[in-house]
Amino acid sequence: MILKKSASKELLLVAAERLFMRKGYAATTLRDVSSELGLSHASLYYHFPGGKESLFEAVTEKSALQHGDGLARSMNDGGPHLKGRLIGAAHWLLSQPPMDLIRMAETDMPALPEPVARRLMGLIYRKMLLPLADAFREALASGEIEAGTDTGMVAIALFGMVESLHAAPVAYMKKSKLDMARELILIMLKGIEYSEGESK
Amino acid sequence: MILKKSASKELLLVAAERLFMRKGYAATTLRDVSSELGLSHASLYYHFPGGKESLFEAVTEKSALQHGDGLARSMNDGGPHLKGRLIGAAHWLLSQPPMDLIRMAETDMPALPEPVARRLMGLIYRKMLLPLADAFREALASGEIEAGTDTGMVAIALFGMVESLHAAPVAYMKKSKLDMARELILIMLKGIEYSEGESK
DNA sequence: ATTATCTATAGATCTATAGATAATGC
DNA sequence: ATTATCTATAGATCTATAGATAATGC
Repeated sequence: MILKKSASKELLLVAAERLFMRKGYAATTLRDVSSELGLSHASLYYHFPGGKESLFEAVTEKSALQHGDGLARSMNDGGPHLKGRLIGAAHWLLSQPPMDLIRMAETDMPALPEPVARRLMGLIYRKMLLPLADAFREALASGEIEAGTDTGMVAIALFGMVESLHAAPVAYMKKSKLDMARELILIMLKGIEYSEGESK
Repeated sequence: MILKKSASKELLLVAAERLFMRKGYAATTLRDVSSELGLSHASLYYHFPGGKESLFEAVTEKSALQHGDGLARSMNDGGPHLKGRLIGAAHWLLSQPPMDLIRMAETDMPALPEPVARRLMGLIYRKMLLPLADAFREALASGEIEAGTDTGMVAIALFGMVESLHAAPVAYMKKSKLDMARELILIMLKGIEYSEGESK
C-alpha cells in the first residue's frame, strides 16, 4: 500500500531519530528504521539518497534543534528564578529519551567525517548546555547565586546528574525521576546560593 | 612471530576491555580488538572460543570488578570523612575511561541474553554505585549530612555528574576535570551538610 | 604432542544501487 | 510523467569455523 501525500519521509525521520538517539549510530541499522513503518530498507534511499550517514546527520540536527527548543521553552515556563528554570529543565529532560553525550562524543561522532562531527557536537552543546549555563549566568548577575560560580561547569554537571537518572537502577527508584531531579536541584542550589548567615 | 608464554590472552582482554568500554558492544569489532596486537581476528577464537558475546561478558565483568575495586580503594584513601571519600572517588573515576551507564543500559545490554544482561548490570551497579551510596549512608549515620538524604539518589547523581565531565566541551574546560569535580563535590556537600545556623 | 598462530572460507548481515511496478497527477 | 514503493543483487564487512603451519615442550 502506498500512502497518499507521503508522510513516509517524516515518519522515517521520526523513527530514525528515536532509534539513533536511543541506540546510537552503530547499533541502529537502516533496516531497523524502515521496518518500523513496514517499509523495505531500500525504500529509505528514495527519501534519503545520502544513506545512513546523511540520515544520521539530518536526524541529529533535527533532534538537537527540537530538543533544545523544548528545553528552552520548559525553562521559560519555570518562571524568572533559577530554581523554577532548572526544575523546568529537568522536567523536559526527563520527558525525553536519554541524551547520551558520552556516547555521542566517544562513539557516534568518530564514525562521521570530522567537520560534520564538529558541527553536530557544537550544535548539541549550544542547544542543550547553553540554556542551562545562561540560566546560571543570569542568576549570578542578579545575585541569586554566589559570585565565582563556574556557570559552564554547573550547567554540564546538572545535565549529567539529571540524565543519569535515566540509568538509575530500579532498586534506587523509590520515587519518580522528576521528584529526584527536584531534590537534586535543591541540593545543588543550597550549595551555591548566596547567603549571609542563613539560607534555605 | 609467536610470543613465549602467551601473554596474548591477557593482552586481548585488556584491548577488548578498552575498546568495548569506550565504544560499546556494537561499535567494536573483533577485528578492532585483535588488530590492536597485530593478530589475525581468527586467532582471537583460540583464546576465547565463545566469541564476541562471551568476550564482552568476560571483559565487562573484569572491568566492573577492577574499576569497582579501584573506586573503593581511592575512596578509602580519601580518609574517614565524606568529603575526602568523594574526592577520592572523583579522582579515580576521572583517571579511568568514561563508564557510560546510559549506553550500557540502553544499547549494550539489550544485545545480550536477558539473564547475562541482568547479571552484568547488577554487578556494575553493585561495584560502582554501592560504594558511593555507602559513603553517604555512613555520613548520614554519623550525622555528617542531613537526615532524610536519599543516599542512593545522591550516589547516582554524583556518579553522573563526575562522568559527564568526560564529555564536557573544551570551551567549558577552564580548569582540570579533577578541579571541577572537587568544586562540584563541595557544592553538593554544602547542599546536604547538616548545619545549625552556619556552615562552610 | 601441544600451543599459538595463520590463511581461506562459509554464512549472515549491512549499506547501497539498479531496475521493475503500481498508484497518482495531469 | 511522476511518485513511492518493491525485488533482486552487488559489494563490504562481520562473526565464526576448518584446516594448515610453525614454534615449543617433552
